[in-house]
Amino acid sequence: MTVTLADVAARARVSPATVSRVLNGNYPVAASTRERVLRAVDDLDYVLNGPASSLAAATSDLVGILVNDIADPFFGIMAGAAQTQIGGPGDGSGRAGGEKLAVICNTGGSPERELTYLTLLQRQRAAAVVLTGGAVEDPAHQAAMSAKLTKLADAGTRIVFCGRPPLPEGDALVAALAFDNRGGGRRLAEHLISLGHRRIGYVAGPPERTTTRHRLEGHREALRAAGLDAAPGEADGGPGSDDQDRLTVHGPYDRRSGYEATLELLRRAPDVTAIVAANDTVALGACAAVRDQGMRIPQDISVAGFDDLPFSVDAVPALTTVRLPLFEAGARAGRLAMGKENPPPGGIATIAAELMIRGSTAAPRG
Amino acid sequence: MTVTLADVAARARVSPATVSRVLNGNYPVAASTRERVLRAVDDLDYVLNGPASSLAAATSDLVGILVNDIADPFFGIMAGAAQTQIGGPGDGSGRAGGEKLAVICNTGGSPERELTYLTLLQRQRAAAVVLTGGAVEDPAHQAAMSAKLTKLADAGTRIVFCGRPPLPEGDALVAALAFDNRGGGRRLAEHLISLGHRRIGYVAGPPERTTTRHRLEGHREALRAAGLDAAPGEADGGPGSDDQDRLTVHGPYDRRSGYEATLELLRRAPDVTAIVAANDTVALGACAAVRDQGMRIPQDISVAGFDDLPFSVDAVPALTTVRLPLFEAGARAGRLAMGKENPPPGGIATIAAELMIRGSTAAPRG
DNA sequence: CTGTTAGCGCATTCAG
DNA sequence: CTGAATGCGCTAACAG
Repeated sequence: MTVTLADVAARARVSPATVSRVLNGNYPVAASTRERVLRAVDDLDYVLNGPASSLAAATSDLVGILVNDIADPFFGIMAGAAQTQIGGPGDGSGRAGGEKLAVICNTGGSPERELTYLTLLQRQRAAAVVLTGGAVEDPAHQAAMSAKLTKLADAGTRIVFCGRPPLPEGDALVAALAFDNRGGGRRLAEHLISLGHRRIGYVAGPPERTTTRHRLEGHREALRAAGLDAAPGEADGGPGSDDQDRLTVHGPYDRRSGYEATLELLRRAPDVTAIVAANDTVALGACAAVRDQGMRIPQDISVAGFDDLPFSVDAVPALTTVRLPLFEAGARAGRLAMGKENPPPGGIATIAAELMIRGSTAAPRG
Repeated sequence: MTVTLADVAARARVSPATVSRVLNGNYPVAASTRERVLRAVDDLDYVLNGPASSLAAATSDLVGILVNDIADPFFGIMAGAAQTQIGGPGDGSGRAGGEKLAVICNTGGSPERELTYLTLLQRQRAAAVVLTGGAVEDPAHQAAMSAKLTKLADAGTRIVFCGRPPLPEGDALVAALAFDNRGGGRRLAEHLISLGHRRIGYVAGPPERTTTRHRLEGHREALRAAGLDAAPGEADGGPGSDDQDRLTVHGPYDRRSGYEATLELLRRAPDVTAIVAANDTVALGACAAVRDQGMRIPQDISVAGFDDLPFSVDAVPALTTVRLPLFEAGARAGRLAMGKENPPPGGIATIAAELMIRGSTAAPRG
């Protein structure tokens, strides 16, 4: 019923090995022979059996891209960019040739799913795995991840981090592209401080994620440097002082969280003059909440985001945010996964975050 | 080096066949034996060899989800929803068990890539394929798709369309979930007409896509019903009359296209009082263009979108649009792909599109 | 440059 | 309920 390599060989009057060689193209074959084989392939409408070939070769052409939330363009952009470097034609060849099958796996932010996908990919003997976005900092999970990744790497799977800091133990086996979340958070806070803001609310992401922590740390660094980390009246000023904690609300990275956290913030501290959101999506929710409270942006209150997603420039007023080169980073991760590009020195590269000052931030009223 | 089923068998003191049976769980095995095997699996940290098992069983646990543009939440939401029904744990089992590997493939809207991904998936003997979003209407491509899908179906791959109309030839082998784009487009135009708009610009998507055509057809249906399809002064009134063509600009489904097309529309017909965009992303660009021309929304000009993506409600003013139940549709497609749900009668279900009237549309000035 | 020979690791018959 | 034997379709040495 189903046509095999042997059938093609018979029709082309060559040995199966030869057919395999022209198909994989990694071995010299006479042009005329190749022609004949290719014709037979077309005539018979032959499609390679992936599992069989992976079994024999002990490696597959699958590349996995893990994302936390594919409905979020933050991940969509990176994943799409990575795929441009990995899968599909672009190699120019019309026929499906030496392409890898780049494949996106949506973990939904769940550590267990992340591990499960890794196992599934390991089962498939994936050629490479790209992990995008912040990691969960639970020690048990980190250990499990580290063990799993080591095993994958040992089996020949290339591992690339994109927008995620390297593992604490620093496996030498991965190439990591890390965003400068801390620096971005710091510069954004500095911008607000320089405008004259003194009471700044912060809508943070889930506490256990590296992205959340780094952005928040950068934010507080700037506050501390400006002497704004102590509550008015007290002077302890330790990092994470009570007042700063009161000005910070954690929640998921979504619009709704931004909305609710902002209401909460406004309730807790009606004197805030600016709100920094964990990312642009959250910032959108924050803007809605601010407006629903009858306040104007930026006259009554400034709002800022992080990531500079495409819609941020279209917000009204346009959102001040920190731009992350998501597409470029994703593409580079894809190239690293393909071995088209050498890993950065030390295995880790930090990707700059650029402050984008737009209409949603201004000097505080009064 | 790498541990195989035989190793597990040896350690559990059973035959390889028995190990295979407990792993696949589709055959009676004594509880005590199962215990022993499972322990051996854990002890040895055994991971099934996917290719080997797929080769032997002539089917794999891969499910492909094809999308046109994964950076667009329209697709991200559907794909993510489908994955919740297919991959990862949720089956409750902690260990990676009977899960399928749900995998998203980004075609970038290119017909060739679509075909290539299908071939790649065919190679892998995918268990199912979900195709999302509008199709390209080029006859040659449609024929190629039809042929390819038939072959996949013959090989036992389940085919599901999600947000895409069934193929013209109507292969009985696919289940299709089609959005009511035409009805949505019609109701949106009716809404504007009832507000009093007579000159309505339309920023359409790429002309060759079904989604574009259906939305536009619905739009024009409503115009025609209201007697608005003829140019002022002439009376031929045939469908697609010159005037309507002048009020329509095609472009890709992105923000920039919305921006530029709107400028063009405003130049061609300064008297338009409303602009309908092909989707919400395009509408955002349209809003920006309108504002950059110094006009207010909706006082000077109304703007509407399509899809009701999460950010649309946060636009200022909130965007009038047509809501598509993307998550629900994606989840249902996932279930169909898994065979968890029966296909709709006739193989095709039409999914309703709901008009969402918000602040970006109002009666025209004057 | 091309053919021959062996498995790759597992799911299945079929016996027991 | 369990074990032994067979082959899935292909690639990778190794010869020629």
